[in-house]
Amino acid sequence: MVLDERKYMILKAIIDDYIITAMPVGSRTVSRKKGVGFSPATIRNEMSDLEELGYLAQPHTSAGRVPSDKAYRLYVDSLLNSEELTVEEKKRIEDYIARRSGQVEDVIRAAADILADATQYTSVVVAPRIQSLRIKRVQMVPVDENTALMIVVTSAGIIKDALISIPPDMSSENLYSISEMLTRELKDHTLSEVRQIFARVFRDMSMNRRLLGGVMKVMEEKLVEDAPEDIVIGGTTKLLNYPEYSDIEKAKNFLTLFENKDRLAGMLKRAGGMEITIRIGRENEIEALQNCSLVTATYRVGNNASGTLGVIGPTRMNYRRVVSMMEYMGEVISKMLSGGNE
Amino acid sequence: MVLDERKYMILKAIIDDYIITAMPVGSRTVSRKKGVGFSPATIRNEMSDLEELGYLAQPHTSAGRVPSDKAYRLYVDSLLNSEELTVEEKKRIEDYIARRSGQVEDVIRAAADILADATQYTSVVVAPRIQSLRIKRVQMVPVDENTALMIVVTSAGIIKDALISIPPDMSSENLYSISEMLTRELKDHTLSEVRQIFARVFRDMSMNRRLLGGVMKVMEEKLVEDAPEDIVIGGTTKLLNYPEYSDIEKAKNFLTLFENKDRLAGMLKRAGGMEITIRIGRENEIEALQNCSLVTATYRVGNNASGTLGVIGPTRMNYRRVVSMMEYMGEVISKMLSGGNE
DNA sequence: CGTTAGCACTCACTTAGGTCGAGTGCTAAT
DNA sequence: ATTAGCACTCGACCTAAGTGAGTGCTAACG
Repeated sequence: MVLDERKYMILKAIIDDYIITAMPVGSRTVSRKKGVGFSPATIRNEMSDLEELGYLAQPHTSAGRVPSDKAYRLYVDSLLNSEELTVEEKKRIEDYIARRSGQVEDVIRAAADILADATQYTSVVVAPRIQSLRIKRVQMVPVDENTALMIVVTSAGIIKDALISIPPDMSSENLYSISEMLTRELKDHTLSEVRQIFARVFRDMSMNRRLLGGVMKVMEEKLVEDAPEDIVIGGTTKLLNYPEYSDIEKAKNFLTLFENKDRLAGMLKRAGGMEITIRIGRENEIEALQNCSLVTATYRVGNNASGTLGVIGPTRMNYRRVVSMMEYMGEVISKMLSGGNE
Repeated sequence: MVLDERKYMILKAIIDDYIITAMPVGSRTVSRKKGVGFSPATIRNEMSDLEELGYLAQPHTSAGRVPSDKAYRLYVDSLLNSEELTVEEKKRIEDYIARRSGQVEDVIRAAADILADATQYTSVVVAPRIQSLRIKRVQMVPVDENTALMIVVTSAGIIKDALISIPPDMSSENLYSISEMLTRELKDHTLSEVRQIFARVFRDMSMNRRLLGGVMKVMEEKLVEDAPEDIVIGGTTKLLNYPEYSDIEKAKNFLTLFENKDRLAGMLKRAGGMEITIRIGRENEIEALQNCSLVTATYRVGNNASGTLGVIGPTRMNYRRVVSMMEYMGEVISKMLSGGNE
């Protein structure tokens, strides 16, 4: 069923109002809005229809109406000719992110902070999945007699380093030359190809079998398999400022969500792929988010890898602003992380 | 004024009860406790005295009494013949921490988690101050044409790495030999001595002036000066489970505290030095903590560096348990971080 | 004289009833 | 089709009364 012009306008007016006030909207309020030339009574009739259609709900009989998830969905699907950001805002974003050295972690962190700050909602940023990044260099640095630090450099910058144990008689020079060899072999391959390459190379290399075995194990565990997702959260407490979270129980539920990053990551990943995704209220699978909306965007690193940006806010969030924000952030981050060294 | 035996016993009984229930304690409740052979009336008289002395307070006339900060202070100062942990608990702590590779960051993180989990309060762990650690090795690894990753290894393990820019014509071998040179020069010196050493070495090394200048700058900025403290928080939302935080405003204040890690770090640092410190209620400088207690402990890394553990809970926290917990944790972490490679 | 029983008193908390007002749905007039 | 009018609903807010845990004081007791 398609809404006629007037119903649509009224619905929009209600949503717009509710987004700001978080209070049920009554017919009088709507009729007073400029551009609406009808009396409260007429509005009431329409509102009644809209309620029947599932776009509005009444918290109780004699209260105004509140938009339903379905209403937001409609709103979002249609009204989103995303509002442009002002030049100042764009500049601010770029500056803030560009100040980072370009190391993945830093950029991610900065992105989360600025997203939370600019939207006043909670933000989540997932680091790019690294399996499909191309290796540029492998280097092991001795730390003490039994341990070395292994660093893998990819096209997107440094991948989180890992400690591995080395045979006690291994010299620093030896380690260096093995690193060189590894770099030679693995260069330009993706991390997910490491296993096959090792299988091939291993045959010729019986001498350093133990060390190389260790290297591969670490790469597999830490880098290839779905390791604990690298995920950063900004503005955790931002949502506490909104009246829908004045209930301590809800707040607790919400905050606890962030202590289990894996679940969060899973959720975001499922949303991934699309350029922009919006999950409104019940559309979220995680219970604690069912009175929130989640907006996600994907950014790319090079040609293969990608990560996810997310903003979590009340269902009555300012979708326009958030979406345009995310679109722009996605661009900037992609440029930042792919740029220069591809 | 020293409390007589009986007053003391009654005060202790009240505190013990209040720690568990978080409700004002009445005379009847106290008199019913085993070991207390007096009628409510007698207790009342004593309680009245204790109130006059500043150890108890009444939320309102016809409520029971609540211990004051002063009472906790007395309690803490005297009753703390710290209760031993059970063998299982000790084992659990050790296991949990020992599973970590020994990299500082991991240990810190693990410590925060287990502290929060075991106490059910919020925990804070500050990484060891690194200025006074001795350098074991300096290594630069090329990342791309213009950038290298600099790694400084100290006696406590790896110190957070930093990106520095390098001249475009610098070869990988060249970088390696410079690293070797740096290691030679800086080995066994503390990070705070770097500046003088550089001043001395610089004269001889006009060729790589720019690179070395960069190295020193990074070391100074990131490693020596009071860089943004490396600090980790565990169980952020734990306190929300206690009734004293059922007020959303207080909760918000409290949680916001953790978004500014520098302030937290400052606070903890000020407490540092002592083996165990306890700040009760108003004794805390930060306003948001004035109805909390903060227990801190210091751990050592090698002979010079040290870091801080902290637990934040309601003033009615279980001091005994927390203190013994922290004492043991301090030991374990010190052993963990100093051990093996000193 | 320290201890205790007794009693009047206080005061937060709960419950019930009462008013207020924003908002509704329906009906009848325009 | 629109709107004015009106009875109705129901949460929010206020007040009053009742309840009970706890107190302080006083007088009696061993």
